[in-house]
Amino acid sequence: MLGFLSYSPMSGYDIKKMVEASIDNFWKESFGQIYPILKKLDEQGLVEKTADATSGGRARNVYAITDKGREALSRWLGEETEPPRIRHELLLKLFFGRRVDHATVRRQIQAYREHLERDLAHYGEIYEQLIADCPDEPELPYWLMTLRYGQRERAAMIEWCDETIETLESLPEPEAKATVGRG
Amino acid sequence: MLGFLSYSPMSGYDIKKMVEASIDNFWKESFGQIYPILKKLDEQGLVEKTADATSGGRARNVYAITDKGREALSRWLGEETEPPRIRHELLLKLFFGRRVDHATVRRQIQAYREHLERDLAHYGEIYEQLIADCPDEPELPYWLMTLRYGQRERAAMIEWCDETIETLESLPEPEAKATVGRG
DNA sequence: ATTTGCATGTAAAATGTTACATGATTGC
DNA sequence: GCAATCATGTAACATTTTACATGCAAAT
Repeated sequence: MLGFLSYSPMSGYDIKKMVEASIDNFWKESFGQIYPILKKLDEQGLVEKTADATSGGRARNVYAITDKGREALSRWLGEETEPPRIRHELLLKLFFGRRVDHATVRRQIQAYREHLERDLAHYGEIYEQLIADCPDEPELPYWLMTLRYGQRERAAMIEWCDETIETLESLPEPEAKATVGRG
Repeated sequence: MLGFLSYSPMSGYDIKKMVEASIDNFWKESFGQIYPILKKLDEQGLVEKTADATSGGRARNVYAITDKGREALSRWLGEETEPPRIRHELLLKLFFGRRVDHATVRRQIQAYREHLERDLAHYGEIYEQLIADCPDEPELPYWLMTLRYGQRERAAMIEWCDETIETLESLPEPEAKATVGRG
């Protein structure tokens, strides 16, 4: 939140849009989190709330980062970062894949692969557009580095999908006993 | 849970150990979840609880999967899988990386890279050991496929780290204004 | 003696998502 | 008039983690 406010003052609604437009790739925030956090940051003096009635629609509250907030932000940027803990349902299903036939497992991998492919196409578009739209933006290289992460990750995972489908095909079909009676 | 019980009947404690020994790579479960879930599965008739006092230590409850449970398991294995939603704190920090100096950002990437390297070494050991220890296990190929995922992912991310550090070094150092006074 | 490993469970806290309530303005 | 967009906030719910309470037995 402080990060986005360090670009320019904005409302909770604006932040939500920014999140969706920029870091959706690896981070999501819902209104259910944004508004309470904004309130807390205000209480801690890290941001300053200003009522803004000018624009269309309903009254909006615009938040600006304070010096104290800027300090907190750069402090956080230097703090140790824990690697993300993921829970990968597809891998869980693959792990127990011998309980069902190859077609079922294959379908799962294929669906995942298609999703990755869509991501990759999407990131490619964003990449080109960013470079075209704001070539002089000093933040741009940082944005692109996070995008490259998504691209490399998806590309590697597509390769894995292909390898996995191949491996699967070289394997004998498990005897049908999992769904029928005693294992 | 049903997946592990489909290998053989075991206790909640056993399941925890199995999770840590096999799918720790991409899935974690705490006792705080395991025991309540086991209770619920029992109520739904998907597992059968048996008191087992034989072994050393405290009394243990052993759970066995039922036919109904086996059905539920293979049904789940065929269900549509949603891609994992990650929240990658490192990327968030990198995205706002221009707020601090290169050394700080670089330190973050480097730390992540070291973590990835450790993972990769670890997975390599497990890979060799699995092949050595249970070469005739029919489940083995499935286990290895999930391991390969972790290996490919980490390898790709290490490449990204190197690329990112290089990119970072080609960038001009941001002027020190983030920490001092007005942005 | 004391640590370690086996073993089960609950409670509290933190985190996150979804749904709901409200309401003004703009464009069709 | 009606839908979409802008806009804020709360409440309910689901999920997950961490801490706590308990306690036996074997090894050090």
